[in-house]
Amino acid sequence: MGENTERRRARRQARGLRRQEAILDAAAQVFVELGYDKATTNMIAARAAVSPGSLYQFFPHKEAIAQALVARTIEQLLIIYDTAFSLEAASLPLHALLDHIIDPLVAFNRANPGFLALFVGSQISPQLAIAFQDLHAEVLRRFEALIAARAPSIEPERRRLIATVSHKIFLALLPLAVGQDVRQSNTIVGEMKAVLLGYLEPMIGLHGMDQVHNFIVH
Amino acid sequence: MGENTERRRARRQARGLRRQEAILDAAAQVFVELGYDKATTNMIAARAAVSPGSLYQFFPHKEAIAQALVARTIEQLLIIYDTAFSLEAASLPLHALLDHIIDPLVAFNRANPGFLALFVGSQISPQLAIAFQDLHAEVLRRFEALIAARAPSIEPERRRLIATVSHKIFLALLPLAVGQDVRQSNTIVGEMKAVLLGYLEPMIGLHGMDQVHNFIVH
Amino acid sequence: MGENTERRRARRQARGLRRQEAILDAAAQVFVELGYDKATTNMIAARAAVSPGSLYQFFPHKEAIAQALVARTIEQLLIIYDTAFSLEAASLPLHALLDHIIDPLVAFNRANPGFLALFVGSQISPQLAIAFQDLHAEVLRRFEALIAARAPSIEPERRRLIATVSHKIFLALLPLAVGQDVRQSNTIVGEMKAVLLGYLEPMIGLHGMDQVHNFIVH
Amino acid sequence: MGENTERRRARRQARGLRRQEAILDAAAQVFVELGYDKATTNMIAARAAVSPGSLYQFFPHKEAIAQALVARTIEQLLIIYDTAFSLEAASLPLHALLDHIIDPLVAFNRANPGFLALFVGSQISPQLAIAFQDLHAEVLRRFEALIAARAPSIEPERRRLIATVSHKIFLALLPLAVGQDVRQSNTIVGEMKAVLLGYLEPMIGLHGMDQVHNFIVH
DNA sequence: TATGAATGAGTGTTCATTCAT
DNA sequence: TATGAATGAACACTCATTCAT
Repeated sequence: MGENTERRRARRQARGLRRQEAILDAAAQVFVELGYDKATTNMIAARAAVSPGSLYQFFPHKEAIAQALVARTIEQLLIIYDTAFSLEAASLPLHALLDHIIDPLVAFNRANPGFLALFVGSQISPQLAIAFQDLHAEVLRRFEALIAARAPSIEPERRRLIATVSHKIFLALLPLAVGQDVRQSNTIVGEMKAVLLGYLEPMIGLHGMDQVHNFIVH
Repeated sequence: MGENTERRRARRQARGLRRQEAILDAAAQVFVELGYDKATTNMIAARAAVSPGSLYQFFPHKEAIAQALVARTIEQLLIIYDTAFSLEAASLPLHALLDHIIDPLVAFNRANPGFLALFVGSQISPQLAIAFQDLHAEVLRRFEALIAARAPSIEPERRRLIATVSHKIFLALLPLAVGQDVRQSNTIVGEMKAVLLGYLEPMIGLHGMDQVHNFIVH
Repeated sequence: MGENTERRRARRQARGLRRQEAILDAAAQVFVELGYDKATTNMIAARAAVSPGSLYQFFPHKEAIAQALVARTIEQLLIIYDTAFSLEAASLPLHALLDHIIDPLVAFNRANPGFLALFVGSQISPQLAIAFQDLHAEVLRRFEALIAARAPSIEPERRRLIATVSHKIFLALLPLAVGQDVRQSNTIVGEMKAVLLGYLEPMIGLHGMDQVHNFIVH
Repeated sequence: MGENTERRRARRQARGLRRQEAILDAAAQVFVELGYDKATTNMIAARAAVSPGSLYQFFPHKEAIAQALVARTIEQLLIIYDTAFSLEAASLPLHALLDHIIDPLVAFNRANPGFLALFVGSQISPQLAIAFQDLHAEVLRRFEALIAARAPSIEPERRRLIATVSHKIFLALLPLAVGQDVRQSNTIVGEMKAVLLGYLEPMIGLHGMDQVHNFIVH
């Protein structure tokens, strides 16, 4: 019987998670369509085929939905980062390295347009701004490690600068690279790589002489 | 008597304009602090030391305030554009040209932080989105003409691409270049120029052999 | 389970209707006391012991409340009309016919003072004015048919005139006939009948010779 | 010099009166067009070619405008009443008497549509309701005296009833009698007289035998 | 005295959040 | 635990009224 109870609870939890996911999916849609402010919680609930009351069983406020949405997406992003900035990749020629990093990230954002929408309208709240900063920091940490591995002579502060600028450039062109017109989007991705290649080549281009050093992100 | 009346009206109009400007300044502040949606019209009025009723004597609705704010700023920006992309500038060495374009724009945005805030959160309304698109188009038009003058062999479509990408990069780094820490901001500006130099040099670098062609924006 | 849900929904709907009625009752009171314009939606909500939000769950705007109030009353009125102007009544002696028509209408208006108030101050909106015109037209249609049945020789245009004038007289004396002082009210009703008898007797009095003709309102 | 000052004051007062009249005329127009509540004081001021501030020099509130408008019109009406209910008229045959009373009143209301509009929307305020009651009382007093003169045997209470009912009937048909379509309006006036003739003939018809008694309204 | 810009209390309405069922 | 009707604080906006000029 105790086993039965447990199984029941497990099933309940599973259903709870499914509902939570449904709400986040709905929220992503509505945020993309209307923006955070014009999206109403009742609208999100309706889109998720859930009552407003239920929505508030999972999320204490509207903003918590956005936060959870960001958190969920960040989690997935971090996995992609780990592959993109892996040790094996660090020693690739720069153009191949850029492919290795950029392509999966673009693909991910094509699949998750909601994230970008939230990212853009990040006026939403300090909380959310912090989440984005954290994500940014996570990218920077990995990127800096990559730079350190390929060009150990660059000072930490400059490393941070290069990483920041590269990331901002990536983010700036990302919306265009995620647009409807696939051909144009691909062109933009090409351009993005060209820009970064031009910017990074002199600094971490590995002109035949350097070795890639220990590349570990703690 | 008529003269007296006229003078009085002139003074009144002057005061009206001053109030309008005060409201726009207040709105800029509040929009920056809270974002468009969370800013309330009464809050803007209070910040401008004006009653809500007065605010509505100048602007028919909340959105009109944002629109006027954008319009005011765009007007000033266009003047800067005209100098930045002038005929004289077109034949400058690329690094000097970039200084010539970027420095005044950065200075302007340092002086008008509200504009950038509105620009970023432009989920506001179709109306405003169009205004920003128009501004963007205006930049592109000038930039494309510049490219055409320096490298006539580049095809129009590619010209547009280069201009778009350059502009996006500029916009992406602008917020960092406008930040509080002046030293860091200047570093960013330097980096911005480096990126664009690296990107544009191969295409419109004027490697000693080209002549700058007629550079007229219609 | 589905049955349970259904029953619950039924109960909910019932409560919803009760609330809607309560709001209309409250609105009737407030409209009578202050007139449409000075009545505030929050006031109506408070009087109905309901939150402003709830009020707007049932009615999309203030005017819709007045419209619903009118519609509700018109519906009831039309039922009374149907009895008052029935085929059986058409052949009654004129004085009995007037009793048959006037008495229930007066009784109804005594029970629904709000309607008269709305009717009087119908500056409210084109929408509502149309509703009242429609009601008026409905009365006229029935009245004209009655006249046609009792005096077929009267021309349609004149029929309409007689019906209109009779109705206006009825409406003019109705407020007095609905007043607090019952004795005086009854006196007024008597006078109302006397006036209409004096006006109509020569035209549709059935002076012994006429037959009542087919009296069908399409 | 004192004479000069006086003359100046006189001229000023004259101009003040002219402005006041202009405001009332404008108010009458606006009230007719929009009804009391939707009419704004600024609108009335503008229509009268006067500043809002000036308007408030003459009238302490919006309602005072309506009151003054009513008062002005009542004053004019009373003059008409005095002729209509004069001693000479009292002995006229009833149909001629009705012509004598009704025709100038209809003419007046055709010339002053604003008055009727206010009369209809007399939800406005207790103050205004009292003014209308007073006017009504004034009519009644005269009408009762007329009845007393023509039929002294009728008891005072019944006199009042007859007068009241007659007046209400008159008021009920008046809006139709003042309508745009002149032909139809005249038809209504004819019908109005017919109704009142039918109602009053049996009571104050002067069937050849009665003398008109002293008919003095104090 | 005349002006009309300025005022600010008050309105209709929305929507994040709660809670009886 | 799920529901969705109910809540009420808060917003954009209006307009009768005031007052500096």
